[in-house]
Amino acid sequence: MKMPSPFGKNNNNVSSNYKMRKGLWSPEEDEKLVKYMAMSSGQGQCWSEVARNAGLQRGGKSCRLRWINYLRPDLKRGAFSSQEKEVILHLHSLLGNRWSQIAAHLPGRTDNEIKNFWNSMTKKRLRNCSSSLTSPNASNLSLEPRDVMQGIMPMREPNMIAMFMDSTPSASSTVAQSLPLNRSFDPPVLSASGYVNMPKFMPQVGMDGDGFYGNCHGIFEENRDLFIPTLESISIEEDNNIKVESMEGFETCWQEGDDLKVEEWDLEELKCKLGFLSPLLSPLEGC
DNA sequence: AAAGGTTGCAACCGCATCAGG
DNA sequence: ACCTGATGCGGTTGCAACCTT
Repeated sequence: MKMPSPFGKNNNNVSSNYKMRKGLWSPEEDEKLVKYMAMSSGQGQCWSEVARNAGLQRGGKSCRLRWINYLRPDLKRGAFSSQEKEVILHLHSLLGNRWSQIAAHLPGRTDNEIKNFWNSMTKKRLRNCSSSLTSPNASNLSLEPRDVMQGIMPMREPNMIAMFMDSTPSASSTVAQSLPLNRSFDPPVLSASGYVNMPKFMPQVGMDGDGFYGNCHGIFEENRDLFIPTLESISIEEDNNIKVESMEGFETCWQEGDDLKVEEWDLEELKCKLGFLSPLLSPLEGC
Protein backbone atom coordinates (compact mmCIF):
# COMPACT_ATOMS: atom_id res chain seq x y z
CA MET A 1 0.00 0.00 0.00
CA LYS A 2 1.37 3.32 -1.02
CA MET A 3 1.69 5.88 1.70
CA PRO A 4 -0.10 9.02 0.66
CA SER A 5 2.01 12.09 0.35
CA PRO A 6 0.77 14.67 2.84
CA PHE A 7 0.76 17.30 0.15
CA GLY A 8 -0.55 15.47 -2.80
CA LYS A 9 0.42 15.92 -6.42
CA ASN A 10 0.27 19.69 -6.39
CA ASN A 11 1.59 20.91 -3.13
CA ASN A 12 1.07 24.50 -4.10
CA ASN A 13 -2.53 24.11 -3.08
CA VAL A 14 -1.63 23.61 0.55
CA SER A 15 -1.41 27.32 0.83
CA SER A 16 -3.81 29.43 2.76
CA ASN A 17 -6.81 31.40 1.46
CA TYR A 18 -8.93 28.30 1.78
CA LYS A 19 -7.81 27.06 -1.54
CA MET A 20 -9.08 23.53 -2.02
CA ARG A 21 -6.49 20.87 -1.54
CA LYS A 22 -5.98 18.35 -4.29
CA GLY A 23 -4.00 15.20 -4.61
CA LEU A 24 -3.53 12.32 -2.25
CA TRP A 25 -5.20 12.39 1.10
CA SER A 26 -3.10 12.62 4.23
CA PRO A 27 -3.77 10.29 7.18
CA GLU A 28 -4.96 13.33 9.14
CA GLU A 29 -7.54 14.18 6.52
CA ASP A 30 -8.71 10.60 6.44
CA GLU A 31 -9.09 10.63 10.18
CA LYS A 32 -11.12 13.83 10.10
CA LEU A 33 -13.45 12.47 7.49
CA VAL A 34 -13.89 9.11 9.19
CA LYS A 35 -14.57 10.78 12.52
CA TYR A 36 -17.10 13.11 11.03
CA MET A 37 -18.87 10.36 9.15
CA ALA A 38 -19.04 8.22 12.27
CA MET A 39 -20.37 11.15 14.27
CA SER A 40 -23.02 12.08 11.73
CA SER A 41 -23.97 8.44 11.10
CA GLY A 42 -23.61 9.17 7.41
CA GLN A 43 -27.18 10.39 7.21
CA GLY A 44 -28.55 13.15 5.05
CA GLN A 45 -25.15 13.87 3.56
CA CYS A 46 -24.48 16.99 1.67
CA TRP A 47 -20.88 16.45 0.77
CA SER A 48 -19.89 20.09 0.61
CA GLU A 49 -21.19 20.43 4.17
CA VAL A 50 -19.31 17.32 5.17
CA ALA A 51 -16.14 18.87 3.84
CA ARG A 52 -16.77 22.08 5.74
CA ASN A 53 -17.97 20.57 8.99
CA ALA A 54 -15.20 18.03 9.11
CA GLY A 55 -12.69 20.83 8.80
CA LEU A 56 -11.32 19.66 5.49
CA GLN A 57 -9.95 21.94 2.81
CA ARG A 58 -11.45 19.68 0.22
CA GLY A 59 -14.34 19.86 -2.15
CA GLY A 60 -17.41 17.82 -1.42
CA LYS A 61 -16.73 15.83 -4.51
CA SER A 62 -13.28 14.89 -3.30
CA CYS A 63 -14.65 13.86 0.11
CA ARG A 64 -17.33 11.74 -1.45
CA LEU A 65 -14.82 9.99 -3.66
CA ARG A 66 -12.43 9.37 -0.81
CA TRP A 67 -15.20 7.96 1.36
CA ILE A 68 -16.73 5.77 -1.29
CA ASN A 69 -13.50 4.45 -2.73
CA TYR A 70 -11.33 4.15 0.31
CA LEU A 71 -12.69 4.96 3.74
CA ARG A 72 -16.10 3.29 3.75
CA PRO A 73 -16.08 0.64 6.49
CA ASP A 74 -17.72 -2.03 4.37
CA LEU A 75 -15.03 -2.02 1.71
CA LYS A 76 -13.23 -5.21 0.88
CA ARG A 77 -9.50 -5.05 0.48
CA GLY A 78 -7.08 -7.01 -1.58
CA ALA A 79 -7.11 -8.69 -4.94
CA PHE A 80 -10.27 -9.87 -6.61
CA SER A 81 -11.12 -13.49 -6.04
CA SER A 82 -11.55 -15.70 -9.08
CA GLN A 83 -15.29 -15.70 -8.40
CA GLU A 84 -15.36 -11.92 -8.40
CA LYS A 85 -13.39 -11.87 -11.63
CA GLU A 86 -15.90 -14.19 -13.20
CA VAL A 87 -18.74 -11.95 -12.12
CA ILE A 88 -16.98 -8.91 -13.56
CA LEU A 89 -16.38 -10.62 -16.88
CA HIS A 90 -19.91 -11.90 -16.99
CA LEU A 91 -21.48 -8.57 -16.16
CA HIS A 92 -19.17 -6.63 -18.45
CA SER A 93 -20.18 -8.83 -21.36
CA LEU A 94 -23.77 -7.83 -20.59
CA LEU A 95 -23.47 -4.27 -19.36
CA GLY A 96 -20.33 -2.90 -20.96
CA ASN A 97 -18.48 -0.15 -19.12
CA ARG A 98 -21.25 0.50 -16.64
CA TRP A 99 -18.91 0.18 -13.73
CA SER A 100 -21.28 1.35 -11.07
CA GLN A 101 -23.86 -1.22 -12.12
CA ILE A 102 -21.24 -3.92 -12.09
CA ALA A 103 -20.01 -2.75 -8.69
CA ALA A 104 -23.55 -2.98 -7.37
CA HIS A 105 -23.29 -6.74 -7.81
CA LEU A 106 -20.03 -6.96 -5.92
CA PRO A 107 -20.47 -6.00 -2.29
CA GLY A 108 -17.49 -4.19 -0.87
CA ARG A 109 -16.06 -3.34 -4.26
CA THR A 110 -16.09 0.06 -5.92
CA ASP A 111 -16.68 1.02 -9.49
CA ASN A 112 -13.24 2.60 -9.56
CA GLU A 113 -11.62 -0.61 -8.41
CA ILE A 114 -13.45 -2.66 -11.01
CA LYS A 115 -12.66 -0.17 -13.73
CA ASN A 116 -8.96 -0.26 -12.83
CA PHE A 117 -8.97 -4.03 -12.76
CA TRP A 118 -10.67 -4.18 -16.12
CA ASN A 119 -8.40 -1.64 -17.76
CA SER A 120 -5.23 -3.32 -16.61
CA MET A 121 -6.54 -6.72 -17.68
CA THR A 122 -7.47 -5.33 -21.08
CA LYS A 123 -4.05 -3.75 -21.49
CA LYS A 124 -2.36 -7.02 -20.63
CA ARG A 125 -4.41 -8.98 -23.10
CA LEU A 126 -3.91 -6.45 -25.86
CA ARG A 127 -0.21 -6.52 -25.24
CA ASN A 128 -0.16 -10.30 -25.39
CA CYS A 129 -2.17 -10.14 -28.56
CA SER A 130 0.03 -7.65 -30.34
CA SER A 131 3.17 -9.53 -29.39
CA SER A 132 1.69 -12.73 -30.80
CA LEU A 133 0.81 -10.93 -34.02
CA THR A 134 4.20 -9.37 -34.52
CA SER A 135 6.00 -12.65 -33.89
CA PRO A 136 7.28 -14.67 -36.89
CA ASN A 137 4.49 -17.16 -36.24
CA ALA A 138 1.80 -14.56 -36.29
CA SER A 139 -0.44 -16.65 -38.48
CA ASN A 140 -0.31 -19.35 -35.86
CA LEU A 141 -2.24 -17.42 -33.28
CA SER A 142 -1.60 -18.39 -29.72
CA LEU A 143 -5.03 -18.45 -28.21
CA GLU A 144 -5.67 -18.18 -24.54
CA PRO A 145 -8.01 -20.57 -22.81
CA ARG A 146 -11.55 -19.66 -23.47
CA ASP A 147 -13.15 -17.14 -21.19
CA VAL A 148 -16.46 -18.75 -20.73
CA MET A 149 -18.07 -17.31 -17.68
CA GLN A 150 -21.29 -18.85 -16.50
CA GLY A 151 -22.31 -19.67 -20.04
CA ILE A 152 -21.64 -16.22 -21.41
CA MET A 153 -18.98 -15.87 -24.06
CA PRO A 154 -17.14 -12.58 -23.98
CA MET A 155 -17.29 -11.24 -27.47
CA ARG A 156 -14.09 -9.36 -27.69
CA GLU A 157 -11.28 -11.78 -27.94
CA PRO A 158 -8.19 -9.62 -28.46
CA ASN A 159 -6.91 -11.88 -31.22
CA MET A 160 -10.13 -11.22 -33.03
CA ILE A 161 -9.76 -7.51 -32.52
CA ALA A 162 -6.27 -7.66 -33.91
CA MET A 163 -7.51 -9.50 -36.94
CA PHE A 164 -10.12 -6.86 -37.56
CA MET A 165 -7.72 -4.04 -37.04
CA ASP A 166 -4.56 -5.40 -38.60
CA SER A 167 -5.16 -8.32 -40.91
CA THR A 168 -8.22 -7.00 -42.66
CA PRO A 169 -7.80 -3.27 -42.83
CA SER A 170 -10.52 -2.90 -45.42
CA ALA A 171 -12.90 -5.26 -43.74
CA SER A 172 -15.17 -2.68 -42.22
CA SER A 173 -15.66 -0.75 -45.41
CA THR A 174 -16.22 -3.94 -47.36
CA VAL A 175 -18.86 -5.01 -44.92
CA ALA A 176 -20.42 -1.59 -44.87
CA GLN A 177 -20.81 -1.67 -48.63
CA SER A 178 -22.17 -5.16 -48.61
CA LEU A 179 -24.85 -4.47 -46.05
CA PRO A 180 -27.91 -2.95 -47.65
CA LEU A 181 -29.59 -2.82 -44.31
CA ASN A 182 -32.21 -0.19 -43.86
CA ARG A 183 -30.67 1.14 -40.69
CA SER A 184 -27.84 3.48 -39.96
CA PHE A 185 -24.51 1.76 -40.00
CA ASP A 186 -21.50 2.34 -37.87
CA PRO A 187 -18.28 0.64 -38.84
CA PRO A 188 -16.49 -1.43 -36.22
CA VAL A 189 -14.29 0.72 -34.05
CA LEU A 190 -11.76 0.01 -31.40
CA SER A 191 -13.08 1.47 -28.18
CA ALA A 192 -10.96 3.10 -25.54
CA SER A 193 -11.16 -0.02 -23.46
CA GLY A 194 -9.63 -2.00 -26.25
CA TYR A 195 -12.79 -3.65 -27.44
CA VAL A 196 -14.21 -3.73 -30.86
CA ASN A 197 -17.59 -2.11 -30.88
CA MET A 198 -19.33 -3.89 -33.65
CA PRO A 199 -22.14 -2.10 -35.40
CA LYS A 200 -25.55 -2.61 -33.89
CA PHE A 201 -27.45 -5.55 -35.32
CA MET A 202 -24.24 -7.09 -36.57
CA PRO A 203 -23.14 -10.29 -34.95
CA GLN A 204 -20.31 -9.94 -32.52
CA VAL A 205 -18.01 -12.81 -32.98
CA GLY A 206 -14.90 -14.17 -31.41
CA MET A 207 -12.86 -17.29 -31.40
CA ASP A 208 -10.93 -19.49 -29.11
CA GLY A 209 -9.08 -22.75 -29.19
CA ASP A 210 -12.29 -24.72 -29.56
CA GLY A 211 -13.90 -22.83 -32.37
CA PHE A 212 -16.11 -19.90 -32.96
CA TYR A 213 -18.60 -18.14 -30.82
CA GLY A 214 -20.74 -15.09 -31.01
CA ASN A 215 -23.96 -13.29 -30.36
CA CYS A 216 -25.98 -10.46 -31.74
CA HIS A 217 -26.46 -7.22 -29.94
CA GLY A 218 -29.47 -5.07 -30.49
CA ILE A 219 -30.55 -6.64 -33.70
CA PHE A 220 -34.19 -5.87 -33.48
CA GLU A 221 -34.61 -2.77 -31.45
CA GLU A 222 -32.14 0.07 -31.35
CA ASN A 223 -32.80 1.03 -27.78
CA ARG A 224 -32.55 -2.34 -26.23
CA ASP A 225 -29.16 -3.15 -25.03
CA LEU A 226 -28.90 -6.82 -25.45
CA PHE A 227 -30.43 -9.53 -27.53
CA ILE A 228 -28.78 -12.86 -27.79
CA PRO A 229 -30.45 -15.01 -30.41
CA THR A 230 -28.95 -18.38 -31.06
CA LEU A 231 -27.42 -18.90 -34.45
CA GLU A 232 -30.17 -21.38 -35.19
CA SER A 233 -32.80 -18.75 -34.62
CA ILE A 234 -31.67 -16.33 -37.29
CA SER A 235 -31.58 -16.37 -41.03
CA ILE A 236 -30.36 -13.93 -43.63
CA GLU A 237 -32.95 -12.83 -46.13
CA GLU A 238 -32.28 -12.11 -49.78
CA ASP A 239 -31.86 -8.43 -49.10
CA ASN A 240 -29.39 -9.27 -46.32
CA ASN A 241 -31.76 -8.28 -43.58
CA ILE A 242 -31.42 -10.45 -40.55
CA LYS A 243 -34.61 -12.28 -39.72
CA VAL A 244 -35.41 -14.10 -36.53
CA GLU A 245 -36.88 -17.51 -37.05
CA SER A 246 -37.62 -18.14 -33.45
CA MET A 247 -38.09 -15.64 -30.69
CA GLU A 248 -37.79 -18.28 -28.08
CA GLY A 249 -35.57 -17.19 -25.28
CA PHE A 250 -35.24 -13.57 -26.17
CA GLU A 251 -38.67 -12.07 -26.30
CA THR A 252 -37.45 -9.59 -23.77
CA CYS A 253 -34.28 -7.69 -23.32
CA TRP A 254 -31.90 -8.68 -20.61
CA GLN A 255 -32.93 -7.74 -17.14
CA GLU A 256 -30.88 -7.60 -14.04
CA GLY A 257 -30.70 -11.03 -12.49
CA ASP A 258 -31.51 -12.95 -15.64
CA ASP A 259 -29.33 -15.90 -16.34
CA LEU A 260 -28.53 -15.69 -20.01
CA LYS A 261 -26.96 -18.39 -22.06
CA VAL A 262 -25.34 -18.03 -25.44
CA GLU A 263 -25.25 -20.95 -27.73
CA GLU A 264 -21.86 -21.74 -29.19
CA TRP A 265 -21.79 -20.99 -32.85
CA ASP A 266 -20.25 -23.35 -35.30
CA LEU A 267 -17.84 -21.63 -37.65
CA GLU A 268 -19.04 -23.34 -40.81
CA GLU A 269 -22.67 -22.73 -40.02
CA LEU A 270 -21.99 -19.15 -39.12
CA LYS A 271 -20.14 -18.55 -42.37
CA CYS A 272 -22.95 -20.18 -44.26
CA LYS A 273 -25.62 -18.07 -42.60
CA LEU A 274 -23.66 -14.86 -42.62
CA GLY A 275 -22.12 -15.15 -46.03
CA PHE A 276 -22.06 -11.42 -46.51
CA LEU A 277 -19.66 -11.21 -43.61
CA SER A 278 -17.12 -13.42 -45.32
CA PRO A 279 -14.60 -10.60 -45.71
CA LEU A 280 -14.47 -10.47 -41.93
CA LEU A 281 -14.50 -14.18 -41.38
CA SER A 282 -12.01 -15.27 -44.02
CA PRO A 283 -8.96 -14.37 -41.95
CA LEU A 284 -10.04 -17.05 -39.54
CA GLU A 285 -9.54 -19.80 -42.06
CA GLY A 286 -7.08 -22.30 -40.78
CA CYS A 287 -7.14 -21.05 -37.21
C1' DA B 1 23.46 -0.81 -7.31
C1' DA B 2 21.42 2.23 -10.47
C1' DA B 3 18.63 3.57 -14.25
C1' DG B 4 14.79 3.01 -16.98
C1' DG B 5 10.44 0.83 -17.86
C1' DT B 6 6.04 -1.03 -16.26
C1' DT B 7 2.14 -1.60 -13.26
C1' DG B 8 -1.51 -0.68 -9.99
C1' DC B 9 -4.42 2.39 -8.28
C1' DA B 10 -5.89 6.81 -6.07
C1' DA B 11 -7.64 10.88 -7.45
C1' DC B 12 -8.98 14.38 -10.76
C1' DC B 13 -11.71 16.08 -14.69
C1' DG B 14 -15.55 16.81 -17.48
C1' DC B 15 -20.03 15.78 -18.49
C1' DA B 16 -24.86 14.35 -17.50
C1' DT B 17 -28.64 14.34 -14.53
C1' DC B 18 -31.49 15.88 -10.92
C1' DA B 19 -33.60 18.77 -7.44
C1' DG B 20 -34.66 23.07 -5.50
C1' DG B 21 -35.28 27.93 -5.92
C1' DA C 1 -38.56 27.75 -18.25
C1' DC C 2 -34.21 28.78 -16.51
C1' DC C 3 -30.34 28.79 -13.30
C1' DT C 4 -27.40 26.84 -9.90
C1' DG C 5 -25.40 23.57 -6.94
C1' DA C 6 -25.00 18.74 -5.66
C1' DT C 7 -24.28 14.27 -7.03
C1' DG C 8 -22.97 10.33 -9.85
C1' DC C 9 -20.46 8.31 -13.48
C1' DG C 10 -16.89 7.03 -16.83
C1' DG C 11 -12.50 8.34 -18.76
C1' DT C 12 -8.00 9.79 -17.88
C1' DT C 13 -3.86 11.16 -15.46
C1' DG C 14 0.02 10.94 -12.51
C1' DC C 15 2.74 8.97 -9.00
C1' DA C 16 4.88 5.47 -6.01
C1' DA C 17 6.13 0.80 -5.94
C1' DC C 18 7.80 -2.82 -8.32
C1' DC C 19 10.35 -5.13 -12.00
C1' DT C 20 13.88 -5.67 -15.47
C1' DT C 21 18.13 -4.86 -17.54
